[in-house]
Amino acid sequence: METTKSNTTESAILDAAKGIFERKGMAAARMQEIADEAGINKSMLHYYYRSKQLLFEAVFKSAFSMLAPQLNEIINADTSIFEKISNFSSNYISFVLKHPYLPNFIIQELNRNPDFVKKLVAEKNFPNISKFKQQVDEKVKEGVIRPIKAEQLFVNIMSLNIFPFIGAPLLKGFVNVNDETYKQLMEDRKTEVADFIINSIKLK
Amino acid sequence: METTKSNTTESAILDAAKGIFERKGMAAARMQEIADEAGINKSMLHYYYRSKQLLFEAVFKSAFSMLAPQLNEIINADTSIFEKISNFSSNYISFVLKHPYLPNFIIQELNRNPDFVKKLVAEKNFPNISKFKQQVDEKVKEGVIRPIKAEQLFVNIMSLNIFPFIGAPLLKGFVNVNDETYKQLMEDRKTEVADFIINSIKLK
DNA sequence: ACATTTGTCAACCGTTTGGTTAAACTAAAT
DNA sequence: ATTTAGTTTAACCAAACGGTTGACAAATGT
Repeated sequence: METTKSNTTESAILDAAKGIFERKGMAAARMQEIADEAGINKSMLHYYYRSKQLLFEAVFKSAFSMLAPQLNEIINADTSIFEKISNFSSNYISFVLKHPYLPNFIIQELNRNPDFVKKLVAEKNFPNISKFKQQVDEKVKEGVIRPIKAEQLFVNIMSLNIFPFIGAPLLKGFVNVNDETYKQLMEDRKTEVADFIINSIKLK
Repeated sequence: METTKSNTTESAILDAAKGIFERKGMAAARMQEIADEAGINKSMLHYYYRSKQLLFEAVFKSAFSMLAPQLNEIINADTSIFEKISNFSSNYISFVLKHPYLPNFIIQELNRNPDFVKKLVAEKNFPNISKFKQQVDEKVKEGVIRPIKAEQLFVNIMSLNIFPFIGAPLLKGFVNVNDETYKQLMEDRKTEVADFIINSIKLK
């Protein structure tokens, strides 16, 4: 079956490209290096993915689609705000501990090429916080949580979960701990982050 | 005076390099482009800063030294924890609104080259949170603030202040607002962030 | 069995890149 | 007036880069 053969090579390329692109970024990545890591000839990259740009886009889409479901969790689940925050923080941190280069890769390339976001937003699966906003506004009105704009709360949730990984090299320096200790700090954040947020917004 | 001449050219190069490096990153930056933006010949770059690597390091150091003072503010000031958090958030956000590419540049290059941090930590002006930690531990013991590890609190402060800028392209998409509205959200955060943190940790 | 498509590779190509060189220009110092 | 040191330029270079070509092998279809 041709699909078997081509599938293995094609996915070997994608895996290798993922590794290189995520670690080095689009500009610093080398086609030869990707080919070496995939254990194939450089021509194969162009055979399966015409150009560096297209290979990159395939990697980016694949990476982004791994994160989108996590976000829909917090936005569209039929649970209380507090549960959403707890579940998302725990799930997201567990996920990123397994894919440490992913968040930085996405953020980085989005900053490098802002028009890219427009393409993503246009796609159907792109998360939208309107439902979350509605829920927050409602709970504020009910006096369950402190007055806060849903947008600001959302930005806070994202910041507290994502930045500790993106800023890890810097934070490790400031806090002055080794890699192992820092990883333990991240483990602790699976519950720490939600507690911190809920303490801030919850009215007794 | 020859120093005048060289000074203007040298600083013109540094300014141009700053702009290009911060927007594109080390790998994607081109020496020719920097020369064009500085309005001089490409050879001048090598005349004043031997290599791309050295020019980059000069830019990075310059950028980093713009942020270090801000951090020492929160770490070593002789003020209450609450004041530190308020002052830092307000100052930092004001600063970054004027230099939007800076945080992303630093975080990005630090991720690309983790050994770089070690060099920075070794320098005398590199911030260290030991004093902040002492203060937090004390206030926890006194029952002024909720029990929290100083490291976690520090990571939270950094995250809430820095990430909204680094993750701006992504967050703009999620929150679904235009650039102007997003900037207003950032303005609001000058007080919003500190309120959010203090609400979380302060015991009435 | 034969023809056609698909997959793979080594060698090659044109361009771009960081970096060099040597000469020209400037202006202060002798 | 000549030297000297610093500054600037155009032309050049080797290496690295993304991408192409053509030959060949392995499947696949008829």
